[in-house]
Amino acid sequence: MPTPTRAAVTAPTSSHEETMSAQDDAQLQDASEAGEAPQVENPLSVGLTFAVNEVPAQEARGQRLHRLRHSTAHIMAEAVVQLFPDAKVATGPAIEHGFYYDFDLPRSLTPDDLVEIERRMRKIIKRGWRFETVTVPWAEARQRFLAAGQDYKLEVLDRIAETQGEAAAVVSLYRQGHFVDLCAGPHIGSTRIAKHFKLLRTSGAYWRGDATRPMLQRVYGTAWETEAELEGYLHWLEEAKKRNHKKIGQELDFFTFHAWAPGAVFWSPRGYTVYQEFLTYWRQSHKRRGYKEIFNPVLYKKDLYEKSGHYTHYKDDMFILQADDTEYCLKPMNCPDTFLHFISRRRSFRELPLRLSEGGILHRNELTGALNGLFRVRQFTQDDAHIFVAEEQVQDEIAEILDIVRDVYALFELKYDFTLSTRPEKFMGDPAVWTEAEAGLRAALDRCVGVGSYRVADGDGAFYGPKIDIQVTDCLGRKWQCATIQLDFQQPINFDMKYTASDNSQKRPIVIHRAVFGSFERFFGILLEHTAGALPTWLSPVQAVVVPISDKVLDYASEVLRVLEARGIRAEVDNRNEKMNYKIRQAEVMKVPYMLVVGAREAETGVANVRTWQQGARGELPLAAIADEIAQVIADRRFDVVVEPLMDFADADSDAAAGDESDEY
RNA sequence: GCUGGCGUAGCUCAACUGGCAGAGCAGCUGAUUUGUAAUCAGCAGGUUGCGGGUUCAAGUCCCUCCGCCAGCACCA
Repeated sequence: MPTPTRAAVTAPTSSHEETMSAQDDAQLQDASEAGEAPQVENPLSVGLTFAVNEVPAQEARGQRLHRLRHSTAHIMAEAVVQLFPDAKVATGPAIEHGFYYDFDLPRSLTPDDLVEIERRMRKIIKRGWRFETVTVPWAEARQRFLAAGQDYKLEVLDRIAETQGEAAAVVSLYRQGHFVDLCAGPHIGSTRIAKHFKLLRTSGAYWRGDATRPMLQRVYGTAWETEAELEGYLHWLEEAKKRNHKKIGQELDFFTFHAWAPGAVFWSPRGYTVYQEFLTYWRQSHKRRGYKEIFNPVLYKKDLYEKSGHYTHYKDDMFILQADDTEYCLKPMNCPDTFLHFISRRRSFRELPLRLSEGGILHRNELTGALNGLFRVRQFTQDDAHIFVAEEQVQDEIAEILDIVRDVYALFELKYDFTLSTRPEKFMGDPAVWTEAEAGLRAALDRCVGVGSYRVADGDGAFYGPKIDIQVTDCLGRKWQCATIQLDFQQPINFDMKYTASDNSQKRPIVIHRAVFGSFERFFGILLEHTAGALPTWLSPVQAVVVPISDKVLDYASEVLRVLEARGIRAEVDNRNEKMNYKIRQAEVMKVPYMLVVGAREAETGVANVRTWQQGARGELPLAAIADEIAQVIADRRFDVVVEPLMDFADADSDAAAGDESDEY
């Protein structure tokens, strides 16, 4: 342990502590009471004169949180180095809701280690070490980290030299306590500010995010300006855990998995009912908009995928099997076979835009570690469609698709935003064609969404074309990739697609690939987490349950059931030999939207006592009125559940976290 | 695929450092005939993920494989 030149200092008064923020921090740095650097120096900083780290008095919350979290990462690194003097430190940025730091350690960390690291962090924080900084020539920094055996920092230094050129002549070091790090900042003034934190988990993480590089140990933590915020965030984590769709899926008997079909869903009757409701809605809404549905094979000779490029660009993700000395592929996407349909006969300009949808069963050989409930499966169905258009129809057609996106997401009251993904490293075709396609999507986005109101993700496009991705945000503030719109100039060439134009010339169509739900599986998973399993009535597997108070009224209960079923309502009678309270509890637990309690009184007057999942007991209503109401809610596909936003901690840090992490080390 | 953890009844979980696998819920049978979130009693339920090893003795320790979970990487 380092010996400080001066005893560490009295903490600020306790009443002040809870609300201490970066503003206080800025004032604190001037106070002589802040802990100074220890006498026994880290070899990295021998002979250097550090200056007090300047913290602006006023700063946006996002910036302050970023500063705090990045500093907490440094404090954690100090604690880890205390425990493992031979540790090599990698990088430790602030991220959304927290921070992490990557280490190369002699052994794996255990949960007990986390407790010990946290304990040491609290000691460091209590000491109130100042964060200090110094600028040194690049070459000197390299010497120092070389001598210290900090290989990863050497790589970071090399990267700085590569990417920043002249600007890399000098680099900055930061120090707190005994820990010295190559770092661009920013940091807080004193470790004392960083008290509202918690370490969350450890995991492996590839150095530089590169699967070919060594795997380091990453420790994740969260840090906030107040204890209340920290608790709010931890509560949010608990809520997210409770809403896990795998848990809800089991509790509500929607689906199961089996080890013998990893990554494939076994739909239970209740879950499959919901699944089919999605499909029915999808079919109805698309038929209205001029889509035609096709249904193609699932197994193809590899020739198809050689033509489409999947065999070259997507082979690792495909299930390939051998039969009759021939390679067959389970289809991973609907596009190639839809193209076979398109070229199955001559096409006229009069057919365009030709909107062909297919809810085919897709198989993708996802890596075992990627599988995750309904979110990531190996067999799934996309609400897919491919639209063949003439060049001049592209803009209008994309506008039309964006309109569908709006419709569908409005149905579930989901918020969403857009990302334009451009040409990836592994791409097919002529870069000039790509540029044209990207410009087309950009123009459509500018027109329909607004200039500058969408994100651009360079290099995230599909191998055959750029795309617009739509992310939905659930009530826990998490974002999910669902809808996608891809513009494809390449496959029409691969498949030599043509149509006869009005002047009798042969023209090449452009293909738009699009999905709105994305995959039904994933969308269902998202909806389950968003609603915690309380689905809107139109999707509920059982929309109403009749609760007879005793078996003396079973006949009347059957009569009520008939009335409901006559209106197409999915209803059941709970005729088990149980008390009413038990049946109501069961219905509540299973999140049945409507419960109709019937006893002797109701039987006499031809009514039912209505209770809904959302509103509780509502009192007696005539059967016809109840049936009318339920039937109407279903027909409207009304989103008759209340989903409160659950992010009850002030989360102003997302933007800061989305910043360039590569600048932090 | 990589790192770490986990795998006991349909579900949720027990079983101290190796020493007779147990409970609640669900299920079945019976009693009870109920007024807005769990009626009572009884019964039944297991080659402890698969395979191997160590040991007098393995749910427990070791190894292979499978699956799941949290991340990483990949992605709808």
